Amino acid sequence: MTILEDPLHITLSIAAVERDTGIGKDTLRVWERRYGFPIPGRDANDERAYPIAQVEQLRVIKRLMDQGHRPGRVVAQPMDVLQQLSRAEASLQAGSETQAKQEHAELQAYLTMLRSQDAEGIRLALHQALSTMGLQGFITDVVAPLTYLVGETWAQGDLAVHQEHLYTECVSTLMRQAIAAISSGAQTAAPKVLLTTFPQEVHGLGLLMVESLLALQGCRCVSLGTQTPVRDIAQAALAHQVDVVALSFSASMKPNHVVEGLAELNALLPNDVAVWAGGSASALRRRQIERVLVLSDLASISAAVDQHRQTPKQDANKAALALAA
Amino acid sequence: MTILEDPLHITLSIAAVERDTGIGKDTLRVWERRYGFPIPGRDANDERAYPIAQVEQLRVIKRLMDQGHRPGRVVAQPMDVLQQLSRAEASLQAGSETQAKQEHAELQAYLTMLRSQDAEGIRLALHQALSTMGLQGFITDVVAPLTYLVGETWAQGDLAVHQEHLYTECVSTLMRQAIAAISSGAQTAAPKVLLTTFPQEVHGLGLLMVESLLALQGCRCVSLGTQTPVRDIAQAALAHQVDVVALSFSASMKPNHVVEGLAELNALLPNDVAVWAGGSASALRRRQIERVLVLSDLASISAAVDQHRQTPKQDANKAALALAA
DNA sequence: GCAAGCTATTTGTCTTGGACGGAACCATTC
DNA sequence: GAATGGTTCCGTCCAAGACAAATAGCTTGC
Repeated sequence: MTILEDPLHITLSIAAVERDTGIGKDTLRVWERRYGFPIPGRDANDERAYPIAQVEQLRVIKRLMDQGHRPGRVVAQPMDVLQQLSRAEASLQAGSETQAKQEHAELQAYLTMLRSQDAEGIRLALHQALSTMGLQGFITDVVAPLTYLVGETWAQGDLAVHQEHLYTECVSTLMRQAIAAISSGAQTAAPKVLLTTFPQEVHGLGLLMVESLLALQGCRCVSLGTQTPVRDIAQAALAHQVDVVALSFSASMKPNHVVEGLAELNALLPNDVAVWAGGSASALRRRQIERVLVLSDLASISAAVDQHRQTPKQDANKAALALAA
Repeated sequence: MTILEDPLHITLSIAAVERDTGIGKDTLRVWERRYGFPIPGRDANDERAYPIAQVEQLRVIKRLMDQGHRPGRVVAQPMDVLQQLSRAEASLQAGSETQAKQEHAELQAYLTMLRSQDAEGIRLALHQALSTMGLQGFITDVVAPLTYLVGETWAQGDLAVHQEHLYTECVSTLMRQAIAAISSGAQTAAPKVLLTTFPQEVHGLGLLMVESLLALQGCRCVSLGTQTPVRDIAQAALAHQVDVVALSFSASMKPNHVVEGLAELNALLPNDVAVWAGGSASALRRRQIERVLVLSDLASISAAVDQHRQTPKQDANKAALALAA
């Protein structure tokens, strides 16, 4: 419906597929060898030429893997099985939320506007929601679940990439304005926090949500935006003399990158700087990482701030362990 | 000075070097084979382990290549020669600007604040400049030259990555606020413009500058943020029924990607949608690309809008050719 | 002197096939 | 149910070669 009908003969090079799916060239070749999918055609130079359909399927596979499925179980599956799995995953998620029904209607209104490219309508509706609920409620009850829903809908092919980008842009703008409006209320007792993401992480909405909530708590926030090299995060933490480094990880982050990066950060930071990590990346929920305090949801941010307010300069690792319990 | 003293024994894997320098794994291996640099050590698994010093040197090399130097001439050069080339390039650029001296003092003040992590100072100074000069002058006389200067300074190692990120964040926030403040003054005669960048382009400041100036001209702007796949740019242009697609390209874009992407866009867009491309990417200055109007500087934006205002719906390619002359 | 065309070189990216470390899974035992 | 150990799985790295596209440099013609 919203997706343009591409001529079927259009194909993508292996580099283009890596760019569009996030699956590395090496991995694509080894999947072909091991699982028999994808099997691209060859162009005049005998180089792999992936049909659009296979790329779409790879997107679905990537999404399922981000949700925890293993390659051997999904890569070789035909499209209909994948869609079935995808739907099962979605309903599982929706069912676990108690007030799903009520949220559903409200959030679907935004989705409808997104589908009809009604940028002004979205901005207006979001602005009204922000004014009515206040920033805190707006973040936890609208932005967070809506962002999840948008991602889910996109993954099922019911939302185009450009519609998702439009959503991101609108919400970002709104949150930035809200943050700017409250930045003056910093309290000296609250920790000074450095916010950023790892280089592989492109999604910035999570970071803005965290920054909003921290600013509301009276924290002094310094945001470096997304994609800061780990060594520079450590450097910045020292230069700005922050108490906390807060990092955001989306589900698309490879567990490998998360763990390695946090370990490197741990080695570079002095002991009295805390590290807070949040987001839907699966790696965060595996096992405790040294010194890192995992914020499992947005609500736990205020708890972390309170804890830090009471015992400001204690050993970061002990604090993380204490709060994790 | 600002750069931490890393222990010399720390090394990076080939994947880490690709992430930090933007140079592909294949390219790194082939440079080693052809030019004898970099020559990493090997770890316990006989895999390449790059010392920090070589990675720094690769950063300098990358920057020189973005400025037009060829690999064969710079990759094998020792560090001092590279620095000499880098300085030559910088002075050449500064010398070509007539009012360099005067700007220099003003802009250096910002750099000084950046170097001392004075985020509040930067925000305040930028805000004052914006209030004093108005948005138009602020963009053309402060943001644009300062962004260039920051990039240049970073390339010479006199500014850390995190300081550059901080600059980007501050300026972005300010420009977004300014844009939000004027977004209501849209005129129906002015074109509706879709703004975004190609997937390989991560720098968003240029896009915000263009959006600011277009909004000032009364254009209705729809921004998708950075990194939109080409197919989705075309889809969005149709869905939003825009008159113009405006794209921003930084110097780090590979000419290859620019030309191929624009060609694909040309094939997907109907004839009455114009494409405007701006930024410091070298590919834009090579030769005329079909249908694409190259905006060589920020000043030419108003000319393009005026021209479009007068003859709204003519064939985009003819318009581009007419204005290029 | 300058433009245009041609050849030679340069350079990034793709190819194949193999190897291996570490993570995840599964079955067994306590 | 929790801890242990073995086995499978899977992403990434390696080597060396090939080639097309882009660029440089030379030659020719005006």
